[in-house]
Amino acid sequence: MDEGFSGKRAAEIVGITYRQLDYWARTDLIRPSLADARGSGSRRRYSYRDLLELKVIKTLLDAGIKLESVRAAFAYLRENLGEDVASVQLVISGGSAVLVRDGAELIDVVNRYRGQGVLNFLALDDVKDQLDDAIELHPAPAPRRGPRTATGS
Amino acid sequence: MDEGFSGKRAAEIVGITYRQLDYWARTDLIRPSLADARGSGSRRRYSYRDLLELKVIKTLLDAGIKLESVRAAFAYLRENLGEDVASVQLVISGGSAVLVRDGAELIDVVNRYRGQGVLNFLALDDVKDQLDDAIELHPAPAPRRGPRTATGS
DNA sequence: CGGGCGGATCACACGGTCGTAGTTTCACGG
DNA sequence: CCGTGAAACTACGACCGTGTGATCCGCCCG
Repeated sequence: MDEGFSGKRAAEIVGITYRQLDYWARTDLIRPSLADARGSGSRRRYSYRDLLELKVIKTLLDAGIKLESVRAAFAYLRENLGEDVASVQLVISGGSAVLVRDGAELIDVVNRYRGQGVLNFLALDDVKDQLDDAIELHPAPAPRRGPRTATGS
Repeated sequence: MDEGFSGKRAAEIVGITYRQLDYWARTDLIRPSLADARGSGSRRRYSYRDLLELKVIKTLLDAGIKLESVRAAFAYLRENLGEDVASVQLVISGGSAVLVRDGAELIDVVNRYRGQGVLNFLALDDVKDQLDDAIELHPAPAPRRGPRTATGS
């Protein structure tokens, strides 16, 4: 069953610590959608989509956004984000979020939000690209048997 | 000497707690430029410009940006920010920051930063306006004079 | 010169992160 | 079908940053 990604691998791919992944799962920020933990020894299974969200979260965190804020944005986002993700830009303002498609729309949003405080801007398709690269880079665990899985380097 | 603003008043005007202001001063995020504390009993004196920075910080905080990040951005900004402030947008990316003047420039920045992560936008002139309003709203302490403080109840 | 404003200090809370040791389960080989 | 070992989830404690409240203390101003 190598559907999806193990917790460990997920963490490696998106570049966070395992403890972080664990904490986020426990505190309900994001839990593995293929298989959640049900006690010690069980295995979490993250979907590709999960990884994408994880990577977005990590990116927001790296940008200095508080986890608390990320939670709020995602709560909102989960209801409004379709499958598109590509060529879309995420704009977060405080606890809410919007998706924007092109520059004109961006300017529009910026102007509409005048005086509302800070806008956070993130290009989701870039995140996707980076995630794909990272997946490539982190080999699936070799089946514990085969003499030479012959992945030819 | 009612040059500038006392710590208490500064806090009230920008809408933070006095303890926060104190904490920020002691941890070197921002200290009063007119008169710093030099031991118990002394008085801090904040300039208008200080208030502006305080307000920007508060706005960033409200937007869910980590104080740590704010520290980094300000360290950078202090060297690069002239007196302008009006009709300028502050753009923060991770630890560094840029100032942008119009929509076209904004789009430019957005494109240049593709793949660099998250951008945070803040319209500084709005902050200034809000600060000015707030100052208006918070009267200078009445010279403690007349027998009738008589502000009724 | 005396009272009060406000800075100093200390203890504590809370969220997020991390390390380590413990425990459970899964998958494989026999 | 069972034993076994590694994978990986869990528990627990520690630490750091960011405050907060209480209380002490000293300077300044009227």
